[in-house]
This record gives sequence, C-alpha cells and structure tokens, in this order.
Amino acid sequence: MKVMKKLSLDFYRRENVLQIAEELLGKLLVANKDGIITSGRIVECEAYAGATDKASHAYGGKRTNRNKVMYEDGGLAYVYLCYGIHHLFNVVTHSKDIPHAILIRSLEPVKGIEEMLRRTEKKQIDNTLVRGPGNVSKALGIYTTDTGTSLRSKNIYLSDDGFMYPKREIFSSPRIGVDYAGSDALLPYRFYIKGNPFVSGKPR
DNA sequence: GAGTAGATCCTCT
DNA sequence: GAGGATCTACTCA
Repeated sequence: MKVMKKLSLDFYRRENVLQIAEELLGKLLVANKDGIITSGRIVECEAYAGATDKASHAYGGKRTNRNKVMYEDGGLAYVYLCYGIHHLFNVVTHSKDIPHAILIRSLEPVKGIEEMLRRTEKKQIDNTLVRGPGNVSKALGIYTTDTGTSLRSKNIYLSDDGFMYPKREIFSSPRIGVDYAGSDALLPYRFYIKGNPFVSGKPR
C-alpha cells in the first residue's frame, strides 16, 4: 500500500540545491485545480543556485518584483512567464534571502491524464504531453498567478509515495536553454531519469 | 532526421 | 525598448 506524504518544509530548506534536485526525481507533483486533480512523477529537473549562478534570475543577488519569491523561505512555488507564452514552474528551496530554485522540466503523467490532454489539446498520451517545462505547467493548469503558493497548500504540492528510481537510472547533464550563461551553462545541474520517454531534449 | 526561425507578452533597464 | 530557464512548425536533405 502506498502512502502519500507531502514533502516537509525541512526537505526544501536544505542548503544543497543539487541534492534536493536529485531527490526530487521520482516524487509526485500534484495540482488541484477547479476540483480536478492532476499529478505526475518528476523525471527531469534543473537546479538554479541563486546569486552565484549566471543562469539564475537571481544572479549576483539581483532582486526584482518578479523573482522576489526566490528569496523567500523554501517550499514555495515560483512561476513566471517566459517568451510571453510559457509558464515555467519552479520550486523555491533553501531559506530566506538565499534565492535557490529548482525548475521542474518534465513529468511522467500519473493522475488526471484526460484533463491534461484536454488542456494541452492533445488526443492521446505520448511523450510530448508534458515534455518541457512549458508543457508541464500547461498540463497541470499552473499559471503565473500561482507564484508564491506554498507547496504544502491544497492547490499545488509535492508528495512522496515511497517510489524511488534506482540510482543507476539517475543521470545529470548541462542545463537546457541557458547558453547565454557562459561557463555556468556547462554546469551539470540538470538531473533526469535515463531512458524515460517523458524526459525532454533528445530521446534515448 | 536535423537545423532554424517565428511566435508573443511580461519584466526590467 | 530589448530580450527571455521555450515550443512548434517548417525547411532541407
């Protein structure tokens, strides 16, 4: 019997964002929108290590209206609009004034698949349903208005059902879409499940 | 199959 | 006024 447990605040409020990112793999992201529950297992994510990370919105301690949520205590959602089209969902980690965050890049659909198909206007499930961070948010119905939401609220939360991927299936690589970050773009801050069809980027 | 351009709008300078 | 933690479709081969 599987027991669903929401991740504790202690989980988010640790210092090592890379470790948290790796441990997020296999966890469930659950969204409860309009009384409809959709959820998916995290199979890919990227760590953004705050002020020292050129690829982060908070690089150099930059603090703006948009990214201020990153400076809050861990355990909040940070959602923002990219390219005017895509809502990207992040998990804020660490403690107050340390702007660490983890971008959820893709999920393996678990619950509410029909609802996800409806939202993304797809006919059947395939590996494009939730491929890439833009589609993850779309499928789960997450929008910028959800930024700052506690990840222990009813609307959006992460949970652990005891499932774990074998260590040998967990791989890391440079992050995607952050070429502008110079040398920091090469940091192996992306974690994913090798061989999972829902991982974005190149197949296999 | 691989590579590239266009979409589209909010946020920061 | 410029540009972005992206995605899709279209071209060419």
